[in-house]
Amino acid sequence: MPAPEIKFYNSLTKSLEPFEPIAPPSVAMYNCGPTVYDYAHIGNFKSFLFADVLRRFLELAGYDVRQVMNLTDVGHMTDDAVADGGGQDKMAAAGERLAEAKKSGKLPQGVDLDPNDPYAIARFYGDAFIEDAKQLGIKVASEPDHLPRATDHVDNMQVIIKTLIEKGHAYVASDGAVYFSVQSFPSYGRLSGNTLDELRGGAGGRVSESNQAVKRHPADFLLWKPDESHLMKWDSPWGTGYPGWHIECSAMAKAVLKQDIIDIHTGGEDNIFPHHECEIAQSCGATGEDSFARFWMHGRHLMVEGQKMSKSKGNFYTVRQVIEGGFTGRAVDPAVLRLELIKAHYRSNMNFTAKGIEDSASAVKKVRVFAKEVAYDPAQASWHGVEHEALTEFIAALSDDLNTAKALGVMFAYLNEPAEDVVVSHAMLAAFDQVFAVINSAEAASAGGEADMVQNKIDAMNRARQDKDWATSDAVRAELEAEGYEVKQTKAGIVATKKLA
RNA sequence: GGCCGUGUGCCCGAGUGGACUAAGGGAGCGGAUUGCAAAUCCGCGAUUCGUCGGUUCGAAUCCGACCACGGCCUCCA
Repeated sequence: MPAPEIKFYNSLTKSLEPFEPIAPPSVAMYNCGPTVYDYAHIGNFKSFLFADVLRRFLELAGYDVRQVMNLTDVGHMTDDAVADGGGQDKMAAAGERLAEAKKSGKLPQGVDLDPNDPYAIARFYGDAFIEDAKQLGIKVASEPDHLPRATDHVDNMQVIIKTLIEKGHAYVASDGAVYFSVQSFPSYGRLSGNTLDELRGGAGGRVSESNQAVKRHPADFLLWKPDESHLMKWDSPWGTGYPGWHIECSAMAKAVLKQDIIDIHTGGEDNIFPHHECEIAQSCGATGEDSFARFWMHGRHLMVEGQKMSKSKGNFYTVRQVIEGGFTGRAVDPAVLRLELIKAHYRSNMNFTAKGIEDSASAVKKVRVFAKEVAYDPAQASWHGVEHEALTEFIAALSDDLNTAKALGVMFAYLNEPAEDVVVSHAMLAAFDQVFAVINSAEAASAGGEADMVQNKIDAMNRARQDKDWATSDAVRAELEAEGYEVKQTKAGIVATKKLA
């Protein structure tokens, strides 16, 4: 397929740049993934879905994408007032929550885990994340080799730390901890637009005096912390302890993608500083290269009903809560949630609303109705080799810094045209769904008891209708609708389908 | 305070100097259809793009000021 010029907004240069991989058609992409000491929420998934859409689009454009998304299973600290190793380990906090849940019988069915075992906790939430991600159609969730866990790469982190010390980019301070020296890396601050002077000013009051005292510069950040008492600890040349929270991504990107410079690195906007700034310093400091990722792409944060998401406001939703109806009061098809989280441009502050969910449900339905009309079979269809003006426009829209909203418009405009050659329609749907992934092959089967309930009500309606007892028929129909079903009369009889949202 | 960014119909959201008589979706309204509905199909809807100026033959699109809103600045996707 003749790929148009692809342009992405690069956070590093704050400008739109033509995208050229280092070794086409291969693209090496690293996405900052979830921390696995709690369920990931819809804001997290906005970021992960952004990465998934990016990967899917690049594949549509003919690239061979190697995508890596890490699972952070080392517990970081809860207390930001002492950023370099204070407060409570988040994994330990998760253990306490789980122990509480276990005691009160609130653990999910069939789950029995030891709240004192951090690895079991990480496994539990890691599995939950993968399950959620698969439901939302995130491709990498089905590629276990591309979901590295930080605890499996502690040795790789130590290799980098050792190199950084040798090259003068890191030092062991008087408290025994290893810090990265930001002054040894002149371009520190380039990504975030910070300068060392500003960071020095901003450090006052937020970082504990005792920690600051041992560092050469207030912005120096932790690479290794010797701490025998820590919940998760590993032996190292600098004492038994744990790694700093930026080093894992530098280590895993290099280890799994097997190259020093990668093509794309993504994350949420909050990752820009300090996380990604520190990653660049570590990776480039160790490799000697002048870049770590050629493109840095960051998604904006998600708002919920016009407000910033936060636990204190109580507007903090996990994927499973939304799907099970905890947000709208009615079960939501995962494809609807997916579309809702990708329909706006990734660099806009999208507002997550109940109204938006309803809109997306109608949109998903529209696509599925069209697919059904042309007897689309995802297992048979392929976009490869198809040529159509709408496909060209579709790719052009996404080539423009991943403009999903415009691409969605192109898709619906095509769907409004009368379907010409069915083979072409199938190929077009395959192309659209390669990116949006909302069609799904199988319709979700209702649970056993529910299917019986539905059939009973349909039978009751039919009996009433035979007697022209419209009042009874309407009453039963209202019951079905109250259960979240859409009831329609067709030539073949009454059909009840579960609403998408 | 520093640095980013946003403001388009009832809602979401494209459009970044002339095919804009402003895409597409949702909601609404009118019609077809229906026992009534639902679903589906057809049709309608911004003389206007936060405000005020400026540049230009021409601006939602460029520039300036102002207003409003959001984000980041060592917990956070």
